[in-house]
Amino acid sequence: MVRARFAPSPTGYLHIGSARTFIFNWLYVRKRQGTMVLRIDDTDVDRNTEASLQSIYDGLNWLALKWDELYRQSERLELHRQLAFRLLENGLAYRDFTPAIADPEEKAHGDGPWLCHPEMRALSKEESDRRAAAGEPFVIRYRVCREPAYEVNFTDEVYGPQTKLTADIEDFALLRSNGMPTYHLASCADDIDLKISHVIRGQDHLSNTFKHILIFQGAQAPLPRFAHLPLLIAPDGSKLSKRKHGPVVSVTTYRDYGFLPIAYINFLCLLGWSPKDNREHMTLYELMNAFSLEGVHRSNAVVNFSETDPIDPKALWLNSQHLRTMPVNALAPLVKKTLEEHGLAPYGDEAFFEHVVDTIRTRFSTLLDFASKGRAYFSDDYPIEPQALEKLNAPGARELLHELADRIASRAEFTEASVEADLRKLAEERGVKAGVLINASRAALTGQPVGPSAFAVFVCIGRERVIERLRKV
RNA sequence: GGCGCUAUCGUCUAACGGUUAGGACGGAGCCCUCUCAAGGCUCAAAUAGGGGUUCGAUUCCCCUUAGCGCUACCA
Repeated sequence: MVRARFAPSPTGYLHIGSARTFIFNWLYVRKRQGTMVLRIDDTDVDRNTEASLQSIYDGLNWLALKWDELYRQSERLELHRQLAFRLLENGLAYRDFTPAIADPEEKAHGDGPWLCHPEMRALSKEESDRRAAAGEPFVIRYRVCREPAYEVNFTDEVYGPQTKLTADIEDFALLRSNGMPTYHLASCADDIDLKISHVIRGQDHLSNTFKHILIFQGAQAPLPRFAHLPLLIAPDGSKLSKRKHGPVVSVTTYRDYGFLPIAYINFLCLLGWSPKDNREHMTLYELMNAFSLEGVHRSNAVVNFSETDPIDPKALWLNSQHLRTMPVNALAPLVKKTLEEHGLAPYGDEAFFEHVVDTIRTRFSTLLDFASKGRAYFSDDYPIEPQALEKLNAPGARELLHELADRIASRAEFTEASVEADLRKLAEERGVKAGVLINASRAALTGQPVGPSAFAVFVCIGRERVIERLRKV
């Protein structure tokens, strides 16, 4: 039974790299009919916020990929502490009474690797118990094996065989002096308790995995399979950060930009993974069937945004592909919602709305386009663009449009064919090129110089409004 | 500094020792056409550098370089 988890910490918005990790976990699990666990890793009480948690839910809900079980680490602290003290009892961990170093830089850039405080490691059980009983604050550290050539091994599903000497692993903290578990402890304790079978996460945890294996071993728990994912990075090669790169790192940005969830999922999947058969535009079902850890890359992938454009052009392209190929009845509700957010509403019934959406979607690339470029299809209040005005100002154009309105009004039939017949006949009678009248019609009906075939536009605008708009110019 | 990971067109990627190094986005051009898209076709564009191994290296090994990650009582 496959059980995978996505474990975000609520210290910010939902990062696009995190979203991709969630998606990969989800695809992996769903293909195998396994269980998707969402675990909120909120053991850092100082940095967690409810707003952040909410934005993570917002992002995940937008993607519309469901999880099966939900946990919050803050509700499972007893479990984490139990493991820490069990390791302490077993002698696999020890109390360290050394005060915390305030400045992390100091330790990181100190000379030589920091491994442990030998005095603390050597403290007798009695002495350790006595000082703890006396109320002296301590942190519990893992007692990493100091045998000369002892190594930890595992095979990563993506990166292959991994080895590290314990001599290069420091005595990392398990339990903080405030009684809260560290990430390593809480994560492993929960992975064990929740019977996680596959740990699929960012490559930034690849080297942490050695520590995690030590914890699993200390707890005498079976190891899950590990798979690490290459990171998503900025065009300059640096890691994506809110501070440096702004909104491009948050999934809600893409939602607000008018992306379809499936298109964005598709885009994210193509960063660091490939189906290896040249397919790019894929449905969720196709992604699910095609996804495998073997297809995951080992090198980081650049999200190709720029100062002037926050959107990767490929993401936009994929969105336009999905926009024009997905079933109209699946797209229509999303368009309707977008219209409502802009104070617009469809004319006519559902079938008519779907016809309009189907007609105009081929030249749109985001949902927002329906409310902007497509405004005239959903409102009588639309701007006339300068280039459209030029078409209307063509000699005799207005008079012809008025006359066309009369002819359309005088006959009951209103189809692309009937309108085309009326228009071409009128053009011929007046000795003007049909194209002039066609372009003027589009300009009058939509306020735009560009758009779908003009005759299709007539039908999409609707008979009454067509007559009204043609007479108004 | 220590340890680890990575390296194919601008970007995402394919090629599990033998290909004119393929596809996609983006760019340029052509076709189609009532406009604009879409679509079709064409072009430009890459194996980081140096050593090996091999009849033959994008592919395997080593070194260099570069980037990234970990090195916190953050996750």
